[in-house]
Amino acid sequence: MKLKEFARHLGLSPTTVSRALGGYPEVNEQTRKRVAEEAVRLGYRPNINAVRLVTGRAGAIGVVMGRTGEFHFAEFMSGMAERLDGEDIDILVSPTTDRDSTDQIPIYSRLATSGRVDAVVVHSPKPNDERIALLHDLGFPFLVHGRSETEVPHAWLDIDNEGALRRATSHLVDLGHKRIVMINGPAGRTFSLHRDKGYRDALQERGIAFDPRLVAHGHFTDELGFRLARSYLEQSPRPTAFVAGSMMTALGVYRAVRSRGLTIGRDISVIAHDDVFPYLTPENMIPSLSATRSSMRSAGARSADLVLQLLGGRPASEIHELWPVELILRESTGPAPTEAKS
Amino acid sequence: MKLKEFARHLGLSPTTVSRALGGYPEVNEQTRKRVAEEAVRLGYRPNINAVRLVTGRAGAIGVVMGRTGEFHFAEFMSGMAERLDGEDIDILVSPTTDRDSTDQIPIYSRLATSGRVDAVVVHSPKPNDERIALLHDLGFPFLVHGRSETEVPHAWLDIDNEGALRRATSHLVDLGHKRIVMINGPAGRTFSLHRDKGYRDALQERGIAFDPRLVAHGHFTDELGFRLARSYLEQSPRPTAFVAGSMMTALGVYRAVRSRGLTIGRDISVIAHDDVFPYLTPENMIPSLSATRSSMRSAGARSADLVLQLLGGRPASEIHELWPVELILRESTGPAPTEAKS
DNA sequence: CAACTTATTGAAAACGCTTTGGCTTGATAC
DNA sequence: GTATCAAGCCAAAGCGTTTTCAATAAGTTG
Repeated sequence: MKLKEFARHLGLSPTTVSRALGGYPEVNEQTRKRVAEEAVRLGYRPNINAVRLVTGRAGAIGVVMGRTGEFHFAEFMSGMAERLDGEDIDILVSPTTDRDSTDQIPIYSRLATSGRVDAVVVHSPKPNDERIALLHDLGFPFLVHGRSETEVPHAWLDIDNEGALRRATSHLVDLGHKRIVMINGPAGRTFSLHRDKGYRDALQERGIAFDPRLVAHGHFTDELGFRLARSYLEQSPRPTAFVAGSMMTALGVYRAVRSRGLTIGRDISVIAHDDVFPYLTPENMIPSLSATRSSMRSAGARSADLVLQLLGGRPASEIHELWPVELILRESTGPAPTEAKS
Repeated sequence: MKLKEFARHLGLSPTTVSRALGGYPEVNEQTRKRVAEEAVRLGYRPNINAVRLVTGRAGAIGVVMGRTGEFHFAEFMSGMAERLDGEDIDILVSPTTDRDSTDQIPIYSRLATSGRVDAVVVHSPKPNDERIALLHDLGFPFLVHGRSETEVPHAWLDIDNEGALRRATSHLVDLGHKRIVMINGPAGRTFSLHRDKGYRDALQERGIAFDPRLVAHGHFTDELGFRLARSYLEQSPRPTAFVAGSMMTALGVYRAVRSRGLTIGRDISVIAHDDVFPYLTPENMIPSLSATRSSMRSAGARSADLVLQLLGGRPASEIHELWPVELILRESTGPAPTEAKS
């Protein structure tokens, strides 16, 4: 059923029908009501592609999905989807094989100029991120999940990674730990740098010398957690605590500790960052895992919200949101063991 | 830059330019080449929404994403994205809060009639799935990831869940196990039923009585794996082997076994199904996990491929693809322990 | 009662492309 | 030399909306 047909059915012009449905003020309230009711009854819905053409709006938000098929990603998107439910705005997923943000430039460029989306979300930015520069230059609306340190103005939503790591590390230091390993995210990302900073500041505040060898970077896989933890545990003197960048990393760390015959929460303390996955929860680990927590899903939902505001005309320079991170203590953290034979 | 302008630039009519770019045969090869080159040079690209309107094609494939933010999902989609790279076809994600396929009907219905997508992918079908019936009735192209037992013809791509479980179970039986717990997926899904069947058939073949109490159903979370395994391990006589539906479930089972002071691969054997995640690999577990394996990412890639074929006119009734599943033995499986005191 | 508003509706012009149905031109066939 | 055909190109008609600009009817003002 097309507009013309539907309008004839109602004894009205396409103009009036369109306006009635679009919520324009110059339509008689009774007429509007009748149109709305009949639309439901007859199942009329405007052809989305005609609307897109004439309005120039795509009705979609783009996200670029790395090949890594990140598990974080699904949660974030799920949150976006939740918020966008009923908004008549879609989520468009663009693939990329490239991990490095520089190599992703063509994809963002294509996406921004394709007319398929009205805005994009940029993930895991670097302090000086080319994608942000690009999108800004193109004048294309975008929201950064995370932050960048660039001069280029950009709307962002981030969690307080620095604060999270400061608190986690401080807590460990307070428990008497001195050799605290941090297994951070990929080097070069702003969030990794923030975590680095939080970690270092906490040590410094408590008068503990920073040892660069105790910090490692890499992707959030259980394998990396395992390998790194395993090798750290072979050192002498060995570390007494680990801060893990993600739940997956923590899984690896747990295994490594156990495989060395050590006990978590007694010999070795562990704190991880938990993005809150429905299928893998720190409470259920054994021993339960102390964690800094911030819901990836909520971030996704709020991001969608902010993008909507951005599209509604709110200036990007006004959209800066920093979320606090909870530290939830469970069984995996305990007082540092008294100096052992290693 | 619009077509008209671009055409004027070339000294050609819009018609010819459109045809040249569209690869139609009635264009001089030299002309086509010139058009293609200039298009790149001047950066001309047809307005996607105008194309959509006039062709009636959306250039996108829809997927419905459950609130569960399934980790499988990201892998599958990532695979799709990989295949769709360069095809000028997008992936559209639609949200849903509803887990049950019946409740998802309105979402699929809206998606199919929205004009936003040319086809949809249906996940985890039930033997008699309403979504399949709906899409068929609407005459809307769709591919089922999994299978249904309905009369309604449908294109599908599935893995041999039955065979996988038959082999896994048979192997355990051959090792002397008699009380084998299966932690299956959600009840009612075809793949769960197939797994059930494979499990039961294997037992029957080997002359072991099927005990319904040894089979549990539920979502693929590590918590469920843990809870169920934990409670099974309290029974007497206790089971000597577990077949876990997913890697997450297996994590839970591992923990449960360990928390009871038992050793995996000796006291308790475990086989899980591995969808091949880049961040969580069975080889790295301790002990390494025996698993039936089938790449979710490859399934996604192939699914995208099949959808393209479907859109290209290949009849749905012709598209049935059943993938074999490997069984990879590692350290988590061993001979059944001789009857213990429990 | 004439002159203005105001409320409500329509006609028609975009939006930027694809595609149908011609129209040339030069070559081939008879 | 005329008839036929193929190759290559173009004009113009949509595709289904939204939105500008105008028109009409009804109410208000002086």
